Amino acid sequence: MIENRVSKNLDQAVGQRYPNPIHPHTTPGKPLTRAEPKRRSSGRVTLNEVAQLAAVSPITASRALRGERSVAPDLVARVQAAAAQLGYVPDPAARALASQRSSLVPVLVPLLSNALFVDVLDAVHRSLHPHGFQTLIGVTHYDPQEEEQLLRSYLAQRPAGLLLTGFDRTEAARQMIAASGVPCVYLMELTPAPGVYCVGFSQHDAGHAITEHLVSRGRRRIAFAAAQLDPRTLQRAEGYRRCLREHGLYDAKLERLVPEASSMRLGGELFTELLQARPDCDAIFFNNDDLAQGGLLAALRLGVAVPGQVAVAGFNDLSGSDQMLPPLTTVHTPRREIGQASALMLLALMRGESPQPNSQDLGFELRLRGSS
Amino acid sequence: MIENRVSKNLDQAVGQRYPNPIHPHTTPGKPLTRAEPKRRSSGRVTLNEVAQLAAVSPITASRALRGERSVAPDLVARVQAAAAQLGYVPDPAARALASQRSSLVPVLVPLLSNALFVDVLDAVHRSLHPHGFQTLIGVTHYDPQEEEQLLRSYLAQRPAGLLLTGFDRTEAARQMIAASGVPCVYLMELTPAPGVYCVGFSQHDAGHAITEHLVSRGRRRIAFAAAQLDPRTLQRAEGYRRCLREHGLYDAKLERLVPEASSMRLGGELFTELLQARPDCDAIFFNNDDLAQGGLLAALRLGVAVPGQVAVAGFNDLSGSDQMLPPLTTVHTPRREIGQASALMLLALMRGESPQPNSQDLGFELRLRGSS
DNA sequence: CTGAAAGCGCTTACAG
DNA sequence: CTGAAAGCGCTTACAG
Repeated sequence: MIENRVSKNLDQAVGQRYPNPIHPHTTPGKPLTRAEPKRRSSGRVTLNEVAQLAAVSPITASRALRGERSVAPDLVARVQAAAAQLGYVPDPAARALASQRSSLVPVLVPLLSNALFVDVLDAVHRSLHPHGFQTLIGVTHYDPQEEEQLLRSYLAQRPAGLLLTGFDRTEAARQMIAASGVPCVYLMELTPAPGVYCVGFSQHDAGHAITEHLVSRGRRRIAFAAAQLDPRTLQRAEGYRRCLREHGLYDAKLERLVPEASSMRLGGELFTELLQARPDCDAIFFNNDDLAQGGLLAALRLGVAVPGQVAVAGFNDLSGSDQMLPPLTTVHTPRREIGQASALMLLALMRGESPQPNSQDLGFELRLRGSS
Repeated sequence: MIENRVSKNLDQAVGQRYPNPIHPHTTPGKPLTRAEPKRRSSGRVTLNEVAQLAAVSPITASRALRGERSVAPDLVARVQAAAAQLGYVPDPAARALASQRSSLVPVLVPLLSNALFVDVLDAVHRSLHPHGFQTLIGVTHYDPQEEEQLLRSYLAQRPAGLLLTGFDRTEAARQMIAASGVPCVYLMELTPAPGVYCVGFSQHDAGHAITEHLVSRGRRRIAFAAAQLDPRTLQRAEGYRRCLREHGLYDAKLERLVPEASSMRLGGELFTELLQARPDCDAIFFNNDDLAQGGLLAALRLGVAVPGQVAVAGFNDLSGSDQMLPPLTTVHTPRREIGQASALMLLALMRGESPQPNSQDLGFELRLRGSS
């Protein structure tokens, strides 16, 4: 029934065709400079054709399709029906060129081999795609220079918005972002800086909290093992240090900070080395779950009792941590929530709103399991 | 020194300015219809400005910058110097609109929670980005309908190329791809169909090979445990079946095919249930390493000897499998290689070449470790 | 090897 | 609430 009605409307519309000739240079009465007009038609349905079928001007069709207010409801319906009938799909390139804004949203993350960022990306993508935005993934490999390069090429695309990880970047990158005027939300960390939009949690407090937990369980010689050494890792290290200093337990010789990439293998090596160098060590806080999982497996291999001899804690609550033997105590970080909340915040910014608060602390949760 | 030379050239160039006025409607002698010309300048450096500085026409500047042959070497140098001096960055939207081709390359994968696809994406991205192409990631969640939707929206962007996972899609999707004329390479699987470009390996043969290995180790009641049940999983199941039938060992009751998502937890459950239902089972081939890892941890928890009582094999050789207790025997799949090779093949197609062979079999490798 | 003209398919900025 | 004109910044198709 509804379809019938629409068809009728369209028929009427066609009957009272919009008078403006779409191709003025092909109008019979107007002589052409050359024999034939140059055509480069891509065969795609254009806004003009939709407007013609709906018997309105192209601008009205454009406004109707974009849901801009101040278009008469019946015209909107006519345009939408015409678009549907012709299978019209707007050309993003033409739209970007005319409006100086594309529908691209670059998301820059350090790497994809950490499930943490994959979860963030997935959540961002799910939140943005229904609103017509395309997520562009950029991988910086924790290198500010590489991020600057990526930013340069992505900014050239006139992105609708920008999602960046953390606050550690080159001065040039900072200036490019500011100069572009593109709305931007920062992920994973928080900052007291006013007017900066960010979604994350306090890495420092999380590092402090899990260490405090180990202390509360009676552990006294608590080691810290970390890889990669990115800014957030170092913030967690600071939380660990502050906690142990508060208890008079800090011992710099129990720290293992290695710059290489995080992995289960590396976690096993760090565990082995640590217990060899410091047999009195009674707990290890691994900065990421993959390290901790490797540590637990090494303990199994070496016959070291966990948590009997040494307690083990991880960070992020990655897949499989609850399946370990014993299950891994860790800090659950809200990465899907960060992805979604940052996307919503960016959506608001892209609509020209000023979302409040500008800094969203999504917290973290201790997952206390058998390993501590 | 070189910079000096370039500067001189530029100075000369500026001295003999390209005669064509860039903004004819602002030429003093020409009266304007309205008081002021309508300007919507984005503040960005345009090709016109580069051409003006280099004292050539915009088309020549365009050709020089794109490295098109048939531009005099000295002009190319002048244009490049001018572009560098002005910090010119081409506008992708304008380029896409004029040329009917963007620099976007959508890559559609089933999901991001499997490290397999993350590795493929990462390799694709690394291979494409240096050539100026932007990788657009699309997640289909193993749903052909969802893939069709994504394809529709990505095709509207006039992508330069397309990378798709497998051959299982809707008829509408197939037609859209064909009608678009966009070069396309298929990932992960192979097909005998002529003229189809694909990079992968035989899922069937890999399933067969790992099963054969278990048989060769004297196993007789070999179970198969799989989740997700996507086409490639089912091809591996067929390889498993054919192998056991060849040996007269096939027993349908030893198969566990569950549609839910793959995970370590599920692997543990399948392991537990299988050994309970079939205490005589002496080997399990898990269709993915996360399942197998969960199985190994369940064995540890239950006190089931691996490989003493039951051998365990996985698939894909994911991170951590070599760290398990015992280390997991599995099939190493060349996902980074698939990502890179498919990108290279697509690059060739986008240049208009016809890469041979059109079907690239990258094989697989058994990684025989302690669990079998 | 180089250039003048037109056009890609939209939206902005003005008007009414 | 609706429309005519111009323009976004490139490249294609023709010429020479």
